[in-house]
Amino acid sequence: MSDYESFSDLNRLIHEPGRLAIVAVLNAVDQADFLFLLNQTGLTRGNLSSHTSKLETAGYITIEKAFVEKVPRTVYRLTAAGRDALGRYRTHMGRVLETFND
Amino acid sequence: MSDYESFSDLNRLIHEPGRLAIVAVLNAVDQADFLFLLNQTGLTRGNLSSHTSKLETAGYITIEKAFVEKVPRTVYRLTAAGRDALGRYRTHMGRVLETFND
DNA sequence: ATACTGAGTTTGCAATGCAAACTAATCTGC
DNA sequence: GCAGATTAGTTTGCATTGCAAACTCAGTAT
Repeated sequence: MSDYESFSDLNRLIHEPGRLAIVAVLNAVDQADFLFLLNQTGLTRGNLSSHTSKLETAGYITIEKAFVEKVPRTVYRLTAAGRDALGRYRTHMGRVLETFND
Repeated sequence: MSDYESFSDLNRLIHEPGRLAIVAVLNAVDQADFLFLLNQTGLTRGNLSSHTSKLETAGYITIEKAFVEKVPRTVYRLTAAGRDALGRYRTHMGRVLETFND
């Protein structure tokens, strides 16, 4: 017997597919610029921008704006809190999926 | 290398935690009434009602209103399409989680 | 000067989830 | 028989969200 009530406790900030893709990429590479995230996630620029700023507000990623040779280059990185939240989400969602195994 | 773009194709109708809980319960018991779903999912009556009607519109569940001894009893059941969609969601989400494995 | 591109951000809108208010039918005490 | 409570859901109102299109601003090319 599974605890279906716990489904509602899934971290919605991470649960959203667009943001899940972002943190997944950052989890894999540990650092990425805007264009790279754009290509990997397939999001539009607008959505990528608003999702990343939401993740930053939550403290899950850092957004570092730097100018390299006068060309702006923004670097995104997963924070410890973000990696942690992703880990918890993963185990939580893993348990959810297991309830379908029989 | 994972295909992060596919994250966005997750079936949002099922992805929503409240509805995921509903279809998970129905997948397990194959038939349930309103009160049972209410207890299992921990949703409020209002949310349960609107989520189930959204799932019905999508053809994922059937809602059968019957009166048993003059007491209304609504029976919810997963359709073949619903079971199918849940299966696909499960493998899709399973692949997503696997991308975090390294 | 003007146009163009690149890198993001802001805005406007439509859809969504949530909870509170509402409805309709039955049951209970008086 | 009817006033109030209970059960079983539905509808409504609102605040949030995700999305795409429009905008901004700096640098480059013509």
